[in-house]
Amino acid sequence: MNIRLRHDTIVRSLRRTGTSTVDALAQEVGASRRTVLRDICALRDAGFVIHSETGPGGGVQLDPQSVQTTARLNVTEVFALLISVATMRAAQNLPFADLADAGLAKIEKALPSDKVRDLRRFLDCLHVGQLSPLQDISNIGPMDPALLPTFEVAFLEKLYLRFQYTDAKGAQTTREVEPQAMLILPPLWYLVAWDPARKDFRHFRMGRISQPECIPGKTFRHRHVPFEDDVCPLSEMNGPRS
Amino acid sequence: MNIRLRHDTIVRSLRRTGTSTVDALAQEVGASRRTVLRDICALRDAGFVIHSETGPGGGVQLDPQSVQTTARLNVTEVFALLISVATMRAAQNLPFADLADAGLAKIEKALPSDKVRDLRRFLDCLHVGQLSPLQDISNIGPMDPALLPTFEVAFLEKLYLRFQYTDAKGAQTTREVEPQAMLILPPLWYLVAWDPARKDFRHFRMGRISQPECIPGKTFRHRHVPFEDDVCPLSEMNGPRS
DNA sequence: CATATAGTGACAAAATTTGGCACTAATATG
DNA sequence: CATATTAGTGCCAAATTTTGTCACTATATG
Repeated sequence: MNIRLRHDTIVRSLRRTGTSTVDALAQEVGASRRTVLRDICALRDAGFVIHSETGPGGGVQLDPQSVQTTARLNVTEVFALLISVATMRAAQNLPFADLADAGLAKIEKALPSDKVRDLRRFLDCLHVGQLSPLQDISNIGPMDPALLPTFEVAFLEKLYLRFQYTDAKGAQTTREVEPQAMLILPPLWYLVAWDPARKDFRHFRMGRISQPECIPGKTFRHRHVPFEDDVCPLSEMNGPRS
Repeated sequence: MNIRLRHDTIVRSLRRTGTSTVDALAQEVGASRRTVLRDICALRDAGFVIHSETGPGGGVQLDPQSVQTTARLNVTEVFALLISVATMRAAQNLPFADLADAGLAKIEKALPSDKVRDLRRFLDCLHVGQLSPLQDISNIGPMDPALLPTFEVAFLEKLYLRFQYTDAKGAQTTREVEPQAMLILPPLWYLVAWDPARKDFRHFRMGRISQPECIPGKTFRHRHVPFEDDVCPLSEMNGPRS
């Protein structure tokens, strides 16, 4: 059963009053005692911790820390949160990384089940290299956030990605690739993708990608990306080679 | 109406097929055409963008970017995400701060309505000072994340907070205060609170707080915290004074 | 023991959702 | 233009789910 409006009212009332009897709750909510008991049951099933005590002076009590909230996020927003937290975690600069992780795990759980594995793998593939001091990251110019949704759809839906790429020599080509990972080596971002035309993994510098678009209907199966020297030495990634 | 299991099936099917007719969807989902149309209506109401075209070769098509996911987060997790993003935003080190903000705005919207204002105000009060390079933040030792849930409940529920405080001279006192804000001046964290016993705002260094606990039932009304010199000059915050 | 409280099971009443049907509107095709 | 195909709407009865009522058990307090 879903958590509905009345459940929310019950939770709010319990948060306010601390302890309350079921009868009082029923009266406040405008439902029967039986229904409130059923709702409490549903809330417990949903993970809310509700203590209860029988006898005079007893009642039900909500553990405030167990209160959950439902948020409706679109994939882009989930993605942004993921990147925020992943970057933070990689940089190990907050003691809250674990907590944030727990929150993200729940977001993942709420995603269509067949997407979770991909998302998790994507996160695993989101390598954050040695961070420069924050000041350097702030002018991250080369990565245009407006392009993000396209990449994100491609990753989550496993769709081929087509884009214009200008290589280090200025030559422009059209690519159709299987996006595999994003590599963040601040302040530069890279797309790691399998290029079927060249039968090889390639690293594309984000700032050199333009007009990215998903190819509708053309999906691929994820591969594991080996970050090994024979693909492209990471040490060269910040250099002129892309 | 809530987004239920069947809606999810429809969304997944649409994401996979790209375009589909209502009849095909109905067959796949195992419901009548009428019901599927009703579901599509509900999804649109919920913000999903579903294009449709009449006539032969027509059908319905889901805009993948509009796909939303419901996440159930407890307050601690929301809090952790908030802090992550707030810190990131303050440091302006990611181009995604706005996106993440949008996601958090939705999370806030899903919170019990009477808590949103407080939460927003809390975020406003979450001052992040001049950030040191990340390396310095990583040894943030003085702030014990295990204490976070207590603070967070106190903030969200507007409960008095009782704790042991060891001041700079080593003297230990028990405090009962109204938590007003958290101030982050990496690598140090401060609790800004109104101390009714002293009728004044005080700044408590997080690392000097021990055994914090909410005082159940004892709530306060939020005040605006003036970060002005007459309370405690920010310039002195990193010094011995607390 | 009497009272107050949480919690359960069963069943009918009430409310909501679903399916079927007839219909309109739009668009492509011959 | 006629026809077929598709989205979408309004209505109503059938199907399903939720709710309320009642009788009940269990536990704690005085």
